[in-house]
Amino acid sequence: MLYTVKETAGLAGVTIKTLHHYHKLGLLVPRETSEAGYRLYGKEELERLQEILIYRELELPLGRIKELLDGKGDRAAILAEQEGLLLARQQRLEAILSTLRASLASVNAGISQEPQELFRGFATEEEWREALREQSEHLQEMYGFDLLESEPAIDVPAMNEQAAEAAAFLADMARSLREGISHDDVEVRERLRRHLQALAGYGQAFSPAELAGQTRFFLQDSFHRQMLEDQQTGLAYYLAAAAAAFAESEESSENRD
Amino acid sequence: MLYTVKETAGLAGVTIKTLHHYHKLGLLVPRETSEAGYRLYGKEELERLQEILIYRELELPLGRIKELLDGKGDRAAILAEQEGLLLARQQRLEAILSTLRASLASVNAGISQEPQELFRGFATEEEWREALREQSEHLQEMYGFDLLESEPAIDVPAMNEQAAEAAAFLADMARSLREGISHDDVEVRERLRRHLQALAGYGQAFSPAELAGQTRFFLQDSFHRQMLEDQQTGLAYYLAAAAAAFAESEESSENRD
DNA sequence: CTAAAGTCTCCCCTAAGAGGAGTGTCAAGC
DNA sequence: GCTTGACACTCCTCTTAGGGGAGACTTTAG
Repeated sequence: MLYTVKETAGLAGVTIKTLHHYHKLGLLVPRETSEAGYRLYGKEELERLQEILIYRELELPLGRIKELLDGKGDRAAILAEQEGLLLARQQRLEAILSTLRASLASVNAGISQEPQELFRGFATEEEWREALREQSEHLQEMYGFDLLESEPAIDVPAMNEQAAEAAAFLADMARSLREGISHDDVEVRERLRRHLQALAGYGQAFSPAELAGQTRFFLQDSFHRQMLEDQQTGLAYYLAAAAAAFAESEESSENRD
Repeated sequence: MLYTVKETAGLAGVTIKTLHHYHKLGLLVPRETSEAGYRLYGKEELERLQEILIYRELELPLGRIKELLDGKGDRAAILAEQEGLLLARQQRLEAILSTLRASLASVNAGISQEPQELFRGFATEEEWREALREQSEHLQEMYGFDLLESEPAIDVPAMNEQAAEAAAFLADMARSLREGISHDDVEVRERLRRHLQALAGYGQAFSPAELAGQTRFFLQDSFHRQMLEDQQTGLAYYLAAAAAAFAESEESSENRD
């Protein structure tokens, strides 16, 4: 029993183009060619195609798959190499996602990505909802926390106020830095405390340690570091140092309790 | 102060080809062109290039980056979309890595990937070491466990014996299945227990529950399922059911202690 | 016998550049 | 003024794994 390209493609769940391609590469050669030039595949070719698809799932290049199936090349070595490659990609992906999450979170917090126009806010609930929608989905997926559910009606003035608070906080910190106030000065600490209280007032309760973690991330992440540094040179580093000092002082005072 | 392509590329850490490419796309247009047709970039272009690179880090397509920088398109929406895309990729990657790891582990356990020639073993220590090297690195990275350190000299006959035991185990299970012996038959349980004891004898101590987890993975993973099914239709399912029953019986007997 | 469906080969297209050929330009040293 | 080496330009092809379509031919159903 021989199969035409359409039948073969249908059985394996690939397109006819794919069969043409594999033929050209020598990866899957038809058992027979009719006198009209039609490709005809047999049972062995179908099985080989299945094997090809398994390795393709592993994102192995077709050339490596050919090596494997033709017995040239050490299977374990090729698979291990592929694992290393994918692991590297995974780590890179994780880093990118961290950046994206923080980026979205800062959009949410109203920290403008455009230092020129610090923050304008949104005019309508729809604009806010759209800005929050995907982040909300992410939060739900990652932490089971539904942003939009807990906040069914978006209070546009309140959201704009929250964003304005974040902008004001950053402006204050930038001013402290310019004025030479030390990162562990009590004034700076009080400003951080007020920011946290403001966030808590908006329903976003963070611990000082969590704030420190966020600022540390900003430092290490070029995207956010540049955003902060665009607003005021050194702000990212100052912010991180200030938040770390604040967290440490809170921790030790907690221990004294 | 204007910069040539070489200077611009050097400052930004990209190639001249990239600058050509971005020019052609209209993503980064030189401030000026000399009468000889040389591209000359100014400070603003350098800054725009930095922004481009930041977004490129996020693996945003150049077209979307252009939209963003030209103010067409909602930044939050684009970033959120990108996050969803990358999240999906991450999940897919994780699944692929699971398959790869199990595949490497089964190579290590001597389960042949080629059902035709069940297992041949390796002739030299070098062959074994090469087969184990990358997996060892992976184990160390993931679990801090050094396979090669704990086994500094590879005992080739012993490794081949271990692999032969795995092959024999699978052959026995396939026979049980063909002979209609129930997956929770005491004979099957005893065979599983012997396999675990053999593994423990080779220094690979698994609990019945761990074995059940492995077989469950084989079931859900098309690569391994096919490998087992090639040896004997239904073997993957039988193995999973048998291991699950074994683990459950061991657990309940443990509770009776 | 005709029409529809199937198949063939050939060519161009994708994203983000890399590599190279052939040609032109710039600054320095003679 | 001339040469030389570094630098720049445009244009072409190549990479992955196929997708899309044109134009020609074959097979199948009615």
